Amino acid sequence: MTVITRFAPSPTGFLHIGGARTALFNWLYARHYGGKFLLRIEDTDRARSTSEAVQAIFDGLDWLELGHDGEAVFQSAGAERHAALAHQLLAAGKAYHCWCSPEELSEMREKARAEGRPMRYDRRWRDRDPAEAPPDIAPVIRFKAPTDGETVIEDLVQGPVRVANEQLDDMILLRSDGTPTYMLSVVVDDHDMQVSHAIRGDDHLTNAARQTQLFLALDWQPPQYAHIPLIHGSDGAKLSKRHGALAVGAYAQMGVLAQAMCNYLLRLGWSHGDDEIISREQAIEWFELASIGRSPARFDMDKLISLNGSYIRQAEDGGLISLLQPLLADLLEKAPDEAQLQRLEILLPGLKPRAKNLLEMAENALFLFLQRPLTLDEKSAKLITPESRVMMAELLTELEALEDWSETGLETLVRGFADSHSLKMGKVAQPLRASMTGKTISPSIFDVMISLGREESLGRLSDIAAQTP
RNA sequence: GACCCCUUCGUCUAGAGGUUAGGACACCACUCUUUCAAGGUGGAGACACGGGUUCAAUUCCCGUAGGGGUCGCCA
Repeated sequence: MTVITRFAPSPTGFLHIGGARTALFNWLYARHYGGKFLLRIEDTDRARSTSEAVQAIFDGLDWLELGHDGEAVFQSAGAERHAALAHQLLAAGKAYHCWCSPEELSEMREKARAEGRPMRYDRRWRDRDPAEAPPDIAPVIRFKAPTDGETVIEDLVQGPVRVANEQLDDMILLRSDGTPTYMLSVVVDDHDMQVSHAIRGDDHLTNAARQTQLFLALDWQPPQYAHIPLIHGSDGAKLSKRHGALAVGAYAQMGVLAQAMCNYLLRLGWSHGDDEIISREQAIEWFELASIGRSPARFDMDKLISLNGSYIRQAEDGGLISLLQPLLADLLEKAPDEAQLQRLEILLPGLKPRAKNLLEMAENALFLFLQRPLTLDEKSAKLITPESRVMMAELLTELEALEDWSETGLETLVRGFADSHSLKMGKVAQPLRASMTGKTISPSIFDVMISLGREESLGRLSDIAAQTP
């Protein structure tokens, strides 16, 4: 059997990390078995669906590099077929008209709640004579669900889950305006798209029982279900706006790499022994539903960021530079030129281990792009004293005579300079760093000077040394 | 409230009857060192509780407690 999975978000909000993980798991499962990964936009609630949200879903999946097979399916496009099936069920006696108004239903629920009874539809129109229908109300079509026995879902993550059929109510298939509900549409679409495995959040677990009954009523085979636990906020509560940035795009903007995001999401609820850093290829090879945990996981920003740092360190220079360019252009308010980019490329190995996200990295690299003379920040300005100016002036003279502008050349010279003045390296390196970067923190000062190049380095140093009072 | 699911360090997790209960993040020390990181070494830190089953339970079963989810003409 060919494995066909699908990601079926509703475009009523942005793609959040829970949805992203669901997409990732479906994608990995399909890839692992050489199957297909389909995308279906569940827009049957046309009032709440927006094209911005649809775009956000596409963008999010794009960023995570979770491409789908074939064209994305818009659920609303199948409305006619969905409605036809509802009428077919009606004709077969497996569904019925219900003339309850929304007001009547909420009254019913209120009363049930007050009396401590289950808040389900009481099936009042199931066996009632349609002749009694009120003339002013357009009816809905409800599913005539079995009232006894039980429905068992052989869930690939949760194991067998048994639900007594009396717990399930007669769900609405077709609204009073004739449009199909989600419950009907998923069943029809999963069947039509030949979905073999439905991997989704476990908030759908009870829906799986309802949907299974619908599949049976239609004489169809339900897909295999795998309900994965939800992701919670750091406080253990359901993930919500309170927890801050939730759309995957927000993480991208924070300078998180897509690979880090995927790796983090993968490890949230899934594991492969003690492995932590897992490449896309390994993930495809190792992924299986059996190793998904059954308990909900909390979102931990620290771990995401730590993972991000590790992916930044591993990242290829070229890719990093192209990700950094727009950020730098933003900070500089103009695009960096070739020569400046050259400096960035040279310093990249020194920059990588010092940044946890791309934004931080761009900020750390910013000094490379600044025009002389540099404005020193508060801390580094304090390092420039009358004494250190004199020292920098002397050092400048020695550096000007240096022929070997390399790490060893520079280090030998500066160390020798410090020794001959009976100074610790730090005493010399810090003012030097301030002169080169305008900051007290940077990659190795020698790497910085190499990246800046001889001319710029000497220029920056003379800017400081020349100010001797 | 009813039904369903869950419970190993603070967090993510390994474990699938007998382990000094392992790893990662965070934390603390030390180390490296021109700053800051990164790296290296070490440390502290967990089987929710109560009953069973068993020679032996973190592991199997049943309760309790706690957490989560679902009960829409939303998806």
